[in-house]
Amino acid sequence: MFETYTIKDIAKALGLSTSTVSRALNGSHEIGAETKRLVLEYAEKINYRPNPIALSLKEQRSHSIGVVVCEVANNYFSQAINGIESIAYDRGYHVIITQTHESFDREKANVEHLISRHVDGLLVSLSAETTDLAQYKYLHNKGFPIVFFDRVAPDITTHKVTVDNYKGSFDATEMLINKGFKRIAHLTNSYNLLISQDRLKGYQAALEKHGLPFREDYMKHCNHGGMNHDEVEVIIKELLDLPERPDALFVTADRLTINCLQILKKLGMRVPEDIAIAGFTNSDSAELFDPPLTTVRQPAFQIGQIATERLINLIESKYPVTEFITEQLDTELLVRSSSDKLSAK
Amino acid sequence: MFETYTIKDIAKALGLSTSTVSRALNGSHEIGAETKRLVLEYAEKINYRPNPIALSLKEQRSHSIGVVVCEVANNYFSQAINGIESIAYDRGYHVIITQTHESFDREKANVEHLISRHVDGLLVSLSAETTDLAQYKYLHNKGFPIVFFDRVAPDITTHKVTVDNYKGSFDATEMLINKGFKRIAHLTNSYNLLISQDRLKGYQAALEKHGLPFREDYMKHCNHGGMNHDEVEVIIKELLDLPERPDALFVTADRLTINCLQILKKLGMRVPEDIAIAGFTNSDSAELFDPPLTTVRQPAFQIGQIATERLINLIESKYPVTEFITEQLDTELLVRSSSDKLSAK
DNA sequence: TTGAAAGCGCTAACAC
DNA sequence: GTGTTAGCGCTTTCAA
Repeated sequence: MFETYTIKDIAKALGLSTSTVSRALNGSHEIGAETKRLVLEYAEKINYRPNPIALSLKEQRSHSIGVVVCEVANNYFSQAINGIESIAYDRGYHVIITQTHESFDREKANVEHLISRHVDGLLVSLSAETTDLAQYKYLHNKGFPIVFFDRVAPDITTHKVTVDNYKGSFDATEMLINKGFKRIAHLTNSYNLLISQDRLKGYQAALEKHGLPFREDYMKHCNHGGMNHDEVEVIIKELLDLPERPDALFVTADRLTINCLQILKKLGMRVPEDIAIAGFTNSDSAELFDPPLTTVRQPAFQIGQIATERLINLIESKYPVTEFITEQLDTELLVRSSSDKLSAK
Repeated sequence: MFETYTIKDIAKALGLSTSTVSRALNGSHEIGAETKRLVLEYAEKINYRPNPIALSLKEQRSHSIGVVVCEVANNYFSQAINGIESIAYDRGYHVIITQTHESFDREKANVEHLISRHVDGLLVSLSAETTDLAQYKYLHNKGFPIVFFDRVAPDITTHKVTVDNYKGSFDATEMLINKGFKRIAHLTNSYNLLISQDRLKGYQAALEKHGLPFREDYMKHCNHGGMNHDEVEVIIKELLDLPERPDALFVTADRLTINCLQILKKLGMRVPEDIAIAGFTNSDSAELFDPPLTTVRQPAFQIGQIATERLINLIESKYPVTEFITEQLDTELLVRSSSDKLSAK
């Protein structure tokens, strides 16, 4: 299994030329049936495996795809990577994962690194800091295959896979309103991210539909996506210190949601008595929380799969692709008691 | 950034030979200072990046390491992968992640795949099903670099990085005993895994030290590591149906711990009133659970880092390595109220 | 139907 | 100090 036989070895053993062996192995038709059988048999016997590096050099392709995410240790992204890996594996691609830790500089370096490693395409979810899309535009204009997922780039026309963030956010907000909450604060990721903007819009639309005012002071961004715990704590305190304290909190980022709960707990706030909570998260244990957490859940695995399918199709396309799809999957709203309206105060 | 210049391009542009360019680029001393400057300047200008594939072919190394884990979407492993990635990135290696989903067949296929892809080394955490270590032995005997982490292979002498599972388990069990629990059941992963055996031993030793009997019927294995939810449910029910129902449950696997809680909740069991719980998990939200969960936490990130350091050292070693280290880091016992002894029944 | 040879990008042994 | 060349493993013309 580990010996590294080459076609040269086969050729020598069988008294053939390397090109004949190559042809036999690749099922070419310009070869004698008997020779072919001989070669295939022998190759099978010694368990010959073509050297993928040599192939890559020849084909000018690496059979690997680069992935750019903020963090692997994140419910959403680890599930998405699972999906990415499942498709990539089936289609014969390596997956090279890089993490930005929400830093634009790190993201830029990662992309450069992946490109210099000659990945065949890129699967990108932008960092919270990223506003400069120059490198992606540059690559995309050169025809380099890129697919964005989750945190997609606003003005680059390529395949994109997300959920319907507007709707997911609208539905959750409306649910809170229907429960009787009137002062719903909104805590979201960096405004740079399109998903944050969409989630904000969904939130606003729900308020408007139900005749509730949109209040600037109820609207908070965390520019580091919850990587910076202190930043979140300051924000939460600001919200709690408002003269008209919010009666519910709608959080639209995975890590942020968990952070919020930790901070509220630390501050001794009761959920949902003092403040109700609903949040985006893909945590598998949200139902185990105290109280069970109302969540908007994304089909992360499936998103990873679809994005990877699209990317590989792009890579393997014989012709330049000009038609790009933006796909929006549905979120799932799981209503639990963290968003109950309790009269007690 | 994306143009793919070669040393040939540089050579042509500067009227030099490719070898001269190569020498200049590689800081060889047998080269004129002026020529070197010229080459470096030009290379910088066009943003030359050596083709790693060509290098790999030449060096017979791929600068990539293969990772075998059961699942990415797992608190422990996603954190470990974070650590792996951080070191690999710094030292110029790709990380290729594969998942076994706790299946031996899948594990075998993954290893074969990685080997055929010519990874330079392997970072392995065995699947719950694995008992046959033939392929690893084979590779290891050939001098192929392998480092095991977490679920290490019993009789292969190479670097291994784990926690002190015996101690982690002993301490947690002793804590339960000190709290006043007398009938402590033990739920662990497949017996195939050395970590399961070590954790079992720690549990047994703590019982013995405190004069409590070890009862076979309090000892349960989940052979699929919690991948199979129904398997866990059956086992939990068996425990709860025992004439002398356990008063505490000590679970020693990440996914299993979460599963248990879900099942107990579903069955309407109160924790810790009906049954107390302590478990191995690296979940970041254990303190948010209802009740807050007592956990044994592993330094997963650090384990990933150390294992990767070791592996790369092995790969880059000039001489065959014969001295191997088995490193055991400390676990952290976080006592929370899921393991409180409440007199109420 | 098969073989010889070039070439993918790079390094290094060997000339000069 | 610099150029020439072979070779890493493979595919693919071009000849035979």
